[in-house]
Amino acid sequence: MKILLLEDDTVLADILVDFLQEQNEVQHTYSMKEAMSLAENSVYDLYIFDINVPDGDGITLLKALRAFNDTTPTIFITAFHDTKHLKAAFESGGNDFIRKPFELEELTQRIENIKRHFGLEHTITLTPTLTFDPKTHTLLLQNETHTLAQKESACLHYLYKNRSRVVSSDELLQNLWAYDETPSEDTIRTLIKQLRKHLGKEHIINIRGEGYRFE
Amino acid sequence: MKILLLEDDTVLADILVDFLQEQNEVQHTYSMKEAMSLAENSVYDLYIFDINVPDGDGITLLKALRAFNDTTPTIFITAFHDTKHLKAAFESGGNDFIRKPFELEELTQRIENIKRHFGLEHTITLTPTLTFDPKTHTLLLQNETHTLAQKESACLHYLYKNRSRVVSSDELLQNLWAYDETPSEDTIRTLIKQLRKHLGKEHIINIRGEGYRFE
DNA sequence: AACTTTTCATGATTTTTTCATATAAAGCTG
DNA sequence: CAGCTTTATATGAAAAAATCATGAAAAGTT
Repeated sequence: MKILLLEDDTVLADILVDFLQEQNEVQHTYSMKEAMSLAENSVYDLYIFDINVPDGDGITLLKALRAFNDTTPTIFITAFHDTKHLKAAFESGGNDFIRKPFELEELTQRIENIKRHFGLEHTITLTPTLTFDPKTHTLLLQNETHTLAQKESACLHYLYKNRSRVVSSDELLQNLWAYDETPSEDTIRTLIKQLRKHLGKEHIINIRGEGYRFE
Repeated sequence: MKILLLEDDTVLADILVDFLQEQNEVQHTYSMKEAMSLAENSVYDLYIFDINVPDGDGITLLKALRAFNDTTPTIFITAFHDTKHLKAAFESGGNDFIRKPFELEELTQRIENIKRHFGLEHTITLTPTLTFDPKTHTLLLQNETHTLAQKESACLHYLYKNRSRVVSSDELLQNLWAYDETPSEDTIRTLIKQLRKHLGKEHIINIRGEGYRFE
């Protein structure tokens, strides 16, 4: 995972970088402005923002990024113990909130939780008996293994990541294909059909006139 | 929102029930076994489980529920301050974790966060036993779910948003259809008929000569 | 050649609309 | 106020339209 860390406390920052680097690629900065330009010029899997930094605060930063449709999952860490900052942090688009001091294990668990939620794991547990590896396009169902085609895998992954809502055929076309390569809606139907053949019908439900939802 | 609360500390339980009841329908129990049967016999939007209760623990409970493909979002609250329980809670399928003592505002914010993540922010509580999700066209009535057609859903949503007044058939035609696509008033009558079939007759009342009102 | 992706034709299903008829409410009249 | 008329609403059935599922075949890739 590629992580952008904004933290001005040098002691904590060193600890966090060391710790996170074991499993991830970490980019660290002390300044909000630099964090902004880093986020604009590169894609990250996770942001970890301190709220209070010398040249601004993580909340303002995230608001700006979210305004540009950046949906990267974000964890705030802060020394503030009031609920005002908690509220502001969530309302700016934050996905979790940790107060200092915290144990590294707590950060680990909350990162894992975010990964599960945003479909960033190596092997995604779709149901207790069904796992999916988006890297290798592999579905593990009981003891049988299905290898999905590229589009099938991409579609399943997209539906899973957006499982909290209904995804329209148009949205799938826009996100799974390049600009001028988008095929007709018929393709989506066959894609869904193929996926259901692998997964079982019950997992991809259609909301007539709206689209599909993973469940 | 329909919430199932498992909490054996009577003082805290009373506070939580009072607080949550302002905005939600809350079912409260002291025992894991009862929570299990409640969860099996009814559909909830959110679980709030204490980890340590007399006849078991919330983590075991959630594991059991998740094994049955119950994906209801879950917040754990606990007096334990170690990370072992934190880890176990997330790994059992929990979605957030709050340590006691906590401010009610923190719970509120974390519930709101969960609602955003699970696409529950727009679910409407029509009556204590009736919730409606306009995004998925879903009606949750006790433990049965009805999926509404597009027009049915749009009509119910419009009537609900204007529940303080009477809405005429003309107004519905103007607002639920495009310019040149407006059908006859007969359509409104059948639409209302279908809706009442889902909701029960008592919720959409007719004021002769004026129109319809949701209540 | 094998597999994946896309299109197309067809059939099934659901939704939307119309229509005929039944029921109910309000007004009118003697 | 009983009986009649008028008008609005409710209901069931059926036609029309829209949407989706599916199998097969064509086109494209590796």
